Amino acid sequence: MSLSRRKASSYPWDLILGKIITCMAGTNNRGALMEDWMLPSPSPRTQMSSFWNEEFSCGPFSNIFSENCSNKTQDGIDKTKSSFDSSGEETVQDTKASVQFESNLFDSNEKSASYGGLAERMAARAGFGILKIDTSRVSSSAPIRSPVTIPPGVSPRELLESPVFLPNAIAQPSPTTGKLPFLMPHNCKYVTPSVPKKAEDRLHDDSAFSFQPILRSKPPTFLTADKGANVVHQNQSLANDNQRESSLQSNSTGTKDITDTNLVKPKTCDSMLDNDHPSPADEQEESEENENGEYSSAPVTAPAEDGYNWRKYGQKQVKNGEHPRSYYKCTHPNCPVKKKVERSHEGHVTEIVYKGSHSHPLPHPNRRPSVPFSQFSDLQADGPENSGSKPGHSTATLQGSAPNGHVHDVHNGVLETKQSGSLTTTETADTSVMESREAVDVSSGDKDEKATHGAIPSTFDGGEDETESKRRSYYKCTHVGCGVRKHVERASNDLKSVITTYEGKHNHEVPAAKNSSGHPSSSAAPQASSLHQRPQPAQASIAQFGGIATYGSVCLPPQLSAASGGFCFGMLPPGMTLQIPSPGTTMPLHIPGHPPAVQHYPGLMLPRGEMKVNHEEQPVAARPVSETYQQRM
DNA sequence: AGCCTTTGACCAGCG
DNA sequence: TCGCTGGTCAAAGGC
Repeated sequence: MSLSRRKASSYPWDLILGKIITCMAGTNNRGALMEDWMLPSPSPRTQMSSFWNEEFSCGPFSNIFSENCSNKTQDGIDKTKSSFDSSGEETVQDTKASVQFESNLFDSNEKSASYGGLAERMAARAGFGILKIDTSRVSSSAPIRSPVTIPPGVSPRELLESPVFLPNAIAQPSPTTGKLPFLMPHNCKYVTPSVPKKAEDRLHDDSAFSFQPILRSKPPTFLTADKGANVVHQNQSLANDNQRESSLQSNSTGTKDITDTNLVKPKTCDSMLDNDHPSPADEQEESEENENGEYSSAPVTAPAEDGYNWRKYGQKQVKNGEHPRSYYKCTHPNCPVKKKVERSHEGHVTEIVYKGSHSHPLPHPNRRPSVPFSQFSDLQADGPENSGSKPGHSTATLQGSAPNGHVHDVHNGVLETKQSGSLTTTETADTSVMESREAVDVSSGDKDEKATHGAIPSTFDGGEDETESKRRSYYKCTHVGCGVRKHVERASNDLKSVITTYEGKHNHEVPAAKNSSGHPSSSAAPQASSLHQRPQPAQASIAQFGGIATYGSVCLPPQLSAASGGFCFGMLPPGMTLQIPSPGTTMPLHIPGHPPAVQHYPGLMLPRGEMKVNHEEQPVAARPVSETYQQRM
């Protein structure tokens, strides 16, 4: 695959921070702080630079912080592409203190092609080059602990603006969403929503969490419809998605039939958002897997998986509807958002439709709706735009287990997608929720029929494929041995419309869950049996921290963070596995091409207890990592 | 006590 | 106008 993966075994986290910081320093005069921060460890730059050039001197972050930095976007992109071209299969795994990469078996050509296209597009959109990381020089023996690298094509900004964070993008401005400036007065929060203590303990015991690489998924086909959208936030979130796409690996355009469409489980990717998701997340949504590996109807989780608090206010068996439909309202005061969820008798979510946009930031994971909104209101300093307050209309539909081939209908601003054995999501207008949960990406592509099978993986990793009118992203659940794939397709010209399709069934339980706090839903599926294996703590995906499949969040060290106003950033790129030797481990980051002075920093703070892996419970609690970033202005 | 789900009834839109 | 349907309300009860 990518060069970056060649030596993942032990390279320092040299990536992003350097660049980010550089920009920050340039704009904010925080260079000194950074230096304090810097570790004596070998410069990551050296290690990385071989492949990656210095072209990223001003990356996405610079854009974020200021316009001062010029971008060398195109160059970066080109190089990124080239790197991909040369990529091959690789599997790198470092058991401790290192990022793990699993080999992607994607066709390099396809990847490069699609990837490059995306990268370029993204770069154009974002105005920055794609970050490249060269890990080849990093030796496994390097004394660096907990190194993290960013795969080629992934820029810090992408990381921050990961679709996973879409909800935030809408609701709460934060570095991760790209909505907010990176400066945050208060430290970002890492707390994942409702993570059970067990999980936490386990995590601690393991002292590590990881991002697992994702295999390339087969290219399913979707139909997308666009709908006018109303909210600016939506656009942002979409943009984020687009950026994220660059990091994704593209896949071939071939069609594929999928036979294992048994379950449609939206997992939360909020488990994933990215639903998902994620959800999400994504909203990745709403169904959860119980220990058996079966998804419980998890009604409990469904509403909450997107990170927002929902209240069910009705249920109805719609005519001609295979499944009962439940109606949920966002419990946040004055929030107009509603969603409809259809679940199969087995508790699988077959369709989710979101309507409206949240007028508030993503609630704190640990808080109940009753918590004064004021706490969050400040986050929306800029008003509606930042907060996504405008209650525009948006709808997202997540469908699964449709009997036959896909049928996509767009009407009344609602796009519906149906695919047999698949779960799809459709969004129009503001759909922060869905996106967040599902870590939705834009997808494009042909409308050839490609069967999909549904399940909503907690973590996905993927690639992209883009066509003129549509962009499609492919994700694969990062859980070891799990074959669930997710495809996200979005019309290029209308990013507000998103269709997410899940293929396959998770063979594992949902990474994180929030069940504990929630009320058990009546429709909850039976507890799982032993069929599914629990993820190993060490292998726990970041997705498990909040339903984010492929990204992980990182934060600057407290010192720097505080100095920068609580700047917290970072999402691990897709396909990466991060292992944390111990909570609170500092990981140097390096961004190739960054000025030596700011080349690497002690890096990421992975606070103990902040990032948790929950293998025990349902993902209800699972929320996008972004959720953990609360900004306090 | 608060919040949520459940569930039957009610309301509104549409043909 | 009526009936159908989807969506919402609100009381009751559970956690």
